Amino acid sequence: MTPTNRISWKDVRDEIHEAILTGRYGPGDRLPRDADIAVQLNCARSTVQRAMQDLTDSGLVERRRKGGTRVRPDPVTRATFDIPVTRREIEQKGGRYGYQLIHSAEKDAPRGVLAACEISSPCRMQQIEALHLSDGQPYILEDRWVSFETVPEIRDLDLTRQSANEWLVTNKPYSRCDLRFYAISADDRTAELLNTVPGAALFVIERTTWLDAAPITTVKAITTPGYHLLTTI
Amino acid sequence: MTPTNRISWKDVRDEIHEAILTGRYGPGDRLPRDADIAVQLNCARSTVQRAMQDLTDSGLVERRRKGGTRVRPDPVTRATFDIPVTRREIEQKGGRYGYQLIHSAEKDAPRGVLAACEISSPCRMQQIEALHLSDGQPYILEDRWVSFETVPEIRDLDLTRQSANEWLVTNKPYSRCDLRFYAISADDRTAELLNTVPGAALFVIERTTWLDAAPITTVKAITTPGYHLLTTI
DNA sequence: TGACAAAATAAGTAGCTACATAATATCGTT
DNA sequence: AACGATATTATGTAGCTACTTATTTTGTCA
Repeated sequence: MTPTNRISWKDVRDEIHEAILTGRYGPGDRLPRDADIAVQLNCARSTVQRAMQDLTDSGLVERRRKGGTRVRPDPVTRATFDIPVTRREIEQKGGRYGYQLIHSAEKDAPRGVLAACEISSPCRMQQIEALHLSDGQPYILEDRWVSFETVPEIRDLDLTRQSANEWLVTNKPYSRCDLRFYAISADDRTAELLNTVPGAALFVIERTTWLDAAPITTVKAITTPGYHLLTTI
Repeated sequence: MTPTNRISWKDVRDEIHEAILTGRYGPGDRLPRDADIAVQLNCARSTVQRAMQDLTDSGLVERRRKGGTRVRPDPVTRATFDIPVTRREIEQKGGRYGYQLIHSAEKDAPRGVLAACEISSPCRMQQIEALHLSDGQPYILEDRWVSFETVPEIRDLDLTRQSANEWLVTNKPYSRCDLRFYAISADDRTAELLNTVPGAALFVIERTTWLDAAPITTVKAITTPGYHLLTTI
C-alpha cells in the first residue's frame, strides 16, 4: 500500500509559489527556514533546498546564508530564449531551407565589431555576408565577422555550400555568449537583399561568442519584417 | 591536513564542459554514465548528477533515462533575460524616472489582445496607455489591457500617480508569462508620443501574464529608437 | 558609545543509500 | 521475421548525515 505519499520537490516548489501568489508572502517578506518548511510539509530539507533553488533560478525569491529566504522585493520577469541554428529554425517552422553566400573577404574590423568583441587594438577579421532563405524567400540576413586567431580554418572553408553559422556552431563551441536585441530601419541595400522596402522596421539579433577570453565571432542577424521571437515555454 | 580536496559539482561541470569545448566529445556523442564519471573524478554520483543537470539547463547536453547523456546534436544558444519594472530599469541606468498616464478606459478587447490572452469569446477590458520617461524624455510607451475578471481592483485605481506596471507587479503575481520581441515602424501618433519621427524602427517587448488559466494583463512596451536589450551575464 | 571578537544561524555542498521511472535490449514464442 | 513479455540499465528523485561558509547577532572590552 502507501502509493507514493512521498512529496516531490516540485510539490514543495508549487506550494511555496502558491503561497506567494495568494499573497501570504509579499515582496520583501521572509520565508520560514528550509528546515521548518521541511517539518511542516513532512519532507527532507534537501527536498526543500531543491525547490528553493528552482524558485531562485526563476527570479522569484532571493536566498542568503544566515539571512534566509525572502521574496524578491523588485520582481523581475525572467525569460529564457532558445536560438537554434537558422537552418533548423526554418525547417521547424515547416519551411524549405535555402542558403546563399553574398560576400566573404578579409578586412579590418570596424570599431563596432571590435567593441562587441571587447578587443581594443585594431585587428583583421573575415567578414561574411550571407542570406538564409525559407521557401526561397529571404528570411535572415547575416553579417558576420570571424576572428582569424580563434578560427584559423575560416580562410580555407567553402562557405558557398555550408553557412558559417552552421559550421561554427558544430565546430567551435563557446564558453561565453552575449546577445543584444534591437530594431533598425532597413537601408537601401538591406531592403533589396531582404526583398522589402527601404525604411522597413527590422528586428535584429546580435550575438558575440568567446572561447575563454578570445572572441570567436560576432554576428548581426537581420530578420525580415514580421519576425517575432517568442519565449520557450 | 587534507585541505578540502573534495571536488565540487561546479568542478565536475567545468571538467565536462571543457571536454566538450576541446572536442573530446562532439555533437551527438554519448558521454560516460554518471557512475563512471564519478569513479573517474573520485566523487559521488550525486555530484555528477548536479553538474549534469546544470549542463542540461544551459542547453549543452541532453539526458535520457537508460539512453544516457549526450552532447546536443543541434546546439542552441540559450539566453536568459531579466526584464525589471520600468521605473527600476530607468533608475538603474542613472536616469530620473517620470511617468505620465495618457488614457485609461473600458473597451471591447480587440482580436489581437484576445489572441495574446488565449481567450476566444469577446470580452471587455481596461485599456491603459502610459508613458515612462527618463530624465523627462520619453523612454517606453506602454499599451496595456487588463482583465476585469482577474483584476477587479483596476476600476478604482488611481493610475495618474502610480503606473499599472508597478501596481500589477507588486500586487498580482503571475504563474505564467509569455514574451514576444519584434520591431515596428512608428505610426504618426506613436512617433509624436515618443518624440521621434514617423517610420522610425522601434523595438517592442510584448508580455502577457496569467494566473493559472486566467489572463491578468497583456502589454505592448514600445521602446524609443536606440533601445537595446542585453542578456544578463 | 564604538569597535572588534566570538557565537549562532541558515543556506550551501558533498557523500551515502534506496528506490522509481523510462528507455532500451533481450529472449522466447508464434 | 515479427511480436510481445521480461530483464536490464542509466538517469531521476527522496531521504539522511555531516560538514562548510557567509552573514548576522551578540557580547566584551576599551
